[in-house]
Amino acid sequence: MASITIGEVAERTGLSVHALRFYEREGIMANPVARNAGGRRVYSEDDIEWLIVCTVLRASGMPMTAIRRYTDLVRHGEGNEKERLALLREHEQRVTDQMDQLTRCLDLIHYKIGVYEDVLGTDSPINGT
Amino acid sequence: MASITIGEVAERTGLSVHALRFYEREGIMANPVARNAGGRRVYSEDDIEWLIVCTVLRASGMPMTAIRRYTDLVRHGEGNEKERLALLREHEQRVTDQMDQLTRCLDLIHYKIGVYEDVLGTDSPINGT
DNA sequence: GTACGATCTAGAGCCGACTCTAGGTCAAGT
DNA sequence: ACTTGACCTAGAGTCGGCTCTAGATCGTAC
Repeated sequence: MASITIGEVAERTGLSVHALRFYEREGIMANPVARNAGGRRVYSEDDIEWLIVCTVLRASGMPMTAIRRYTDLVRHGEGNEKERLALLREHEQRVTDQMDQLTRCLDLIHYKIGVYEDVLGTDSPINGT
Repeated sequence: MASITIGEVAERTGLSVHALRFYEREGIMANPVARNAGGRRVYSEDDIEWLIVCTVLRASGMPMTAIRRYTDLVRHGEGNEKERLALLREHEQRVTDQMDQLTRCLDLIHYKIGVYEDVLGTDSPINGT
């Protein structure tokens, strides 16, 4: 199990080196990142897995503050499963709300695409919007 | 057709009065907003419809710059349908990409919710993450 | 005619989430 | 020994998208 550097983690997670240091400062690592003798970060596979979870949550619009609260709960250990569940359900709601909005937007786009395709196809422009 | 004030538009679109003035400054009104004798904005029903389209696009993550480009095309009149179509297709891609990510996130959330429900249901905590 | 709330403009401020800089230290190759 | 590049910390800067402020004007109700 070779020591994993921050650069490798950046490659594997798609996060920038800067973002990784930022995330650590912000307290969203479930376990403190180890250091080698020279003071450099040494990541574990678990750290990477956690970071991947975080990237999925972030990409779905979970705010840093919520991720930090969740991280705090995980770091604090067993016994707070109810709170974790509540945070997850809260985000589930955010995600489904977003999906609804995206669906509404896709409907609009498809409608408008249809209009423009007709216009272009028939060479008879009708509608200005 | 009573003159519609900015406050009424705010109520009807869900945008703030500040945001409405900001949008206008940023050039994302398809038609210039009219003014009354005292210099106050007078919106039309068309303006409101356009703003509603904009809110749908914004809510689905279309950047202001893209909305502005689209607005410019619409304002410029017929003959640029191909470009409008291209912008819409570009955003369609953004939207479907987002949906994929949201779906991935929902899978993760549902998995984790399942884990925590089991933990809480059986009173036998197993997994710390 | 006066009070008061809605509106006006121009411009500053804010927030989230990074991103970058400065000024160093560490480690691997030659 | 020296070069080079990845890494370190602390803190400043950036960007998008609003949001708020100041100071003035408008317009309706009394």
